[in-house]
Amino acid sequence: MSAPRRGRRPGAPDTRAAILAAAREGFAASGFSRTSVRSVAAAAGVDAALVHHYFGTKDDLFVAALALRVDPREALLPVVEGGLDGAGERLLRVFVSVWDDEETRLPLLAVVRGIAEPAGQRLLRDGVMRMVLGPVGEALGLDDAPRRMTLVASQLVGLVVVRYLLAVEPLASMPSEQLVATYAPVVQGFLDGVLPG
Amino acid sequence: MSAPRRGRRPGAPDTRAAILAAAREGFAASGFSRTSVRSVAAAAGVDAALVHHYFGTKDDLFVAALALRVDPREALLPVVEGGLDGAGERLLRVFVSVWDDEETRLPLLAVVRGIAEPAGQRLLRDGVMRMVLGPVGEALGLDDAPRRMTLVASQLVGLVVVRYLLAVEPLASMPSEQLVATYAPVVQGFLDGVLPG
DNA sequence: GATTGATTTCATCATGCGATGAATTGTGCG
DNA sequence: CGCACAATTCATCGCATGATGAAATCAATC
Repeated sequence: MSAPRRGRRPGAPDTRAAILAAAREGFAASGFSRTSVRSVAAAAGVDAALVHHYFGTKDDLFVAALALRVDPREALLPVVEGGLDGAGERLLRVFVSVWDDEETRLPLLAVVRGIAEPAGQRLLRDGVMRMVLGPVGEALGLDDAPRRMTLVASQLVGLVVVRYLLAVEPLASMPSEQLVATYAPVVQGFLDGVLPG
Repeated sequence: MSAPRRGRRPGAPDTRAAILAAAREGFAASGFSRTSVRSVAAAAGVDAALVHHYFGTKDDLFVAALALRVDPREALLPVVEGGLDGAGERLLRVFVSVWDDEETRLPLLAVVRGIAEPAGQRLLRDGVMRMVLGPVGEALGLDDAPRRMTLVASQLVGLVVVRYLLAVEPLASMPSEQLVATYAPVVQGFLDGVLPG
């Protein structure tokens, strides 16, 4: 019951990292607007002002919490390098491996949780869709690339929402191998199948 | 510039309906938590207290705004009655027709926008998934119905998010016929195709 | 024409939010 | 030791929110 005194703490606790971790969990669990600076501070066992002291505004904290050390373009390189054959399966493999790693899942969840907020929508539409999936479609040399990649995106978005965000069973607990095997044909069909119209 | 005086207004304006319409648009456009009672009141050209007077708490207003006159179970009857053959296409047809009608789209969008909020997640998982899609799978007599219906759900969720929520082109403007033709085979495959594992 | 009740706004409360600036306590360096 | 600086909390501001109760205005009934 040591009442938290004022001033600097004894020892060398990495409070900054603690705040960052708490922010990551909060944003991943509740999204941006429903995660308050105060709640992050509480989870880190710290006063709210300290969060601002380290990270500035709440937006700054958010982008700090988002920082992944995985460049999506780089991670997707093997997908496009292998050519169109089997691209669906390779894409899904990369996708699932990233999402099943907690380290990367938390920031991604935070982004996806912003799906209902204006800024989050822009991030998803312009950032993820246009700057990540778009180039993949171009690099694969697809005809009607925008349409095909949007279809692929809809498939992946559905997977993310149902498996990782809503956690609906049995999809949430399905082993990744089975997941890849289930979705790969569909994605491949969107990539090189015949499109109606 | 008639400063809104106090007291009852002249004429017989259906203010209650105006509030309800404003609420529907607000909730559909911004979701529950980001739509304030005050903003609804402003959109209806009315004081915030009046909203409470007519509808009680904000939660009450939300459920009032959600009331659809379409019972999902009923709308899905033709899907299950036709048997497994072509069920994917029929399901998609019902789905798209409901979502392309503005009357029904607004409430549905409001629900989907709650995808990031705890209460909304429960509604989607337990309400939509379990009470709507679940029975369809059972009625179709699917083997491994939970798995198949969850896969179908992931496909439909992805479609909803990309087309109606994020409005990513060219999916957002794709004619419904083309949409059905594109997705029907995939849904049908989830329903009666061979599942790995 | 007076009364009653429905409709509408005003004033206000309590709460939680993001943010800032001052004050306090510890660490490390000379 | 003493001094500068970093780390930390406290007190507070301004704002928006959901909600309530009283007052004012209009319509309808007797």
